[in-house]
Amino acid sequence: MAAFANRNAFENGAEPLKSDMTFAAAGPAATASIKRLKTGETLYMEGDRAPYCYQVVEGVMKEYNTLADGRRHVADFYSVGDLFGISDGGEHAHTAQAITDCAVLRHPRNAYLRSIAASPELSQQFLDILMTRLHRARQRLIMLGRMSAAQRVAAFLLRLSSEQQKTDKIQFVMSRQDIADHLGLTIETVSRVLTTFRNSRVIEMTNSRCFAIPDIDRLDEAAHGVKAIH
Amino acid sequence: MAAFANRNAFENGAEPLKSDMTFAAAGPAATASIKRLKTGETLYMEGDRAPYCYQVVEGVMKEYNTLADGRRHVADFYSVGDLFGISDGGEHAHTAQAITDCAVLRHPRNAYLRSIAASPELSQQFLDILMTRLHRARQRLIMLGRMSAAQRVAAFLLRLSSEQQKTDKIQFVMSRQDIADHLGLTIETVSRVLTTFRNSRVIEMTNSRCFAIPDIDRLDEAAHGVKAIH
DNA sequence: CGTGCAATTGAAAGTACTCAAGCCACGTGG
DNA sequence: CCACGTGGCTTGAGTACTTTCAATTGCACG
Repeated sequence: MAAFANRNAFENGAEPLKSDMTFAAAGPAATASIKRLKTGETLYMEGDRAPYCYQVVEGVMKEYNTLADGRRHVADFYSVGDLFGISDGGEHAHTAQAITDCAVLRHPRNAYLRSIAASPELSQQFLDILMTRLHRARQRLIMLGRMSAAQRVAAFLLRLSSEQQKTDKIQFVMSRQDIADHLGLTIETVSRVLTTFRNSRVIEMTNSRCFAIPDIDRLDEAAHGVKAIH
Repeated sequence: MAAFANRNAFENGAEPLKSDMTFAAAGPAATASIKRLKTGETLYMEGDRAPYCYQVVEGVMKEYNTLADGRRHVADFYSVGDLFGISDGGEHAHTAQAITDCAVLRHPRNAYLRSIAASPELSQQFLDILMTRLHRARQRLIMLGRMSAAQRVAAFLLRLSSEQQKTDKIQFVMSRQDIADHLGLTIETVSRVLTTFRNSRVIEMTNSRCFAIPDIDRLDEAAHGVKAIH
């Protein structure tokens, strides 16, 4: 989540996220172990007992839910430094899967939380992370509840852009299906919006997994709904 | 939030919420003061400095955002025992308004958070509250991203039912506009769905602010998308 | 140079929205 | 006591946007 924080696509858009990385350094790493995952590999499933929580060291992870009718909802993407699996109580609320080859730090859950609670400073940092994440979830509620397909995709492109801290040669690390499931859309709609953006030169695409933003302000406007793109 | 917790409209639906009330008793109440609000009165506005955080003692509050185009998004409703305004950093992320006549406990923010951080036990409880709230926000993301209008309204009715812990004579404390803005719909759509439910006897309505659930399982099915209501 | 998966495109259908009118309860004032 | 106005809710008709279903294209890999 850290890397997605620099630019915010909402007018309510708030402070830049503090990278969870900071927390990593301060956190109790002694009891943690490294686990490596291949692309597509599942770390845990929704409903699994949750003895550990995790932190991305390398690669990109996603957390998702599978609905009764088989559709999926991608709760979030996590890149280097981000904590995940923390807000789950006794069992995991999502399924976690590697989008790329990954390495994750595995913290024994109870010991980890206890050691955080024991230190006022760590507690404060951890609270900040949770509050920020709650804030971000609520931003996303506005997005899913009120924004058009074009606005959602535009906001997502901006997030990717800030994640990779550039406006050219930005990679889609995740599939169209992942994007659609994250934005509450279908792959077809995502594809059509991207085509529209491409035709109106709001973005340039070298291939289906790589794009550039020639004029970030126009994309910003598209995300904010200031001006629709045709 | 406490009172909404008994029944969960999602299959991912997780554990019942612990009432924030528990926390109230344990919390540092010495420095807190009571503030009373009339129906419709605003406690604070989005962007205001946030020197306090609050807890509902009486009545129902709502928090909402106003979007650039004037539409609103109701982040959540809070009833007796619920904490709110906590996840905001230096300034409030939402506007808080009284839906009914209210009384709220006002905690000086920094002192409050410090005293929480100082006690491992309080820290743990506070973390639980935040995690639960994050979890709920993510449930709502699924709702807004993937559920139909009928499913959203059904889930909301179930929430009201569990809040008031009964299936007959349940009150809508909030307006249709508030409901619509909470569910990412329009008042017309909310109204139409209620009419459909009424016609198919999934609910009974004595007047526009009062309803009953004769068969809660049918409403459950409607919320889960097992069977559509016509 | 096929094979297979991912992404794109097209056409048709459906759902929720917009705009507009009507209804109803309630409070005010003649 | 009743006419009137107001605000909240409901209903209707038409529209716009997204989805669904069905091909088709593009690209990586054997």
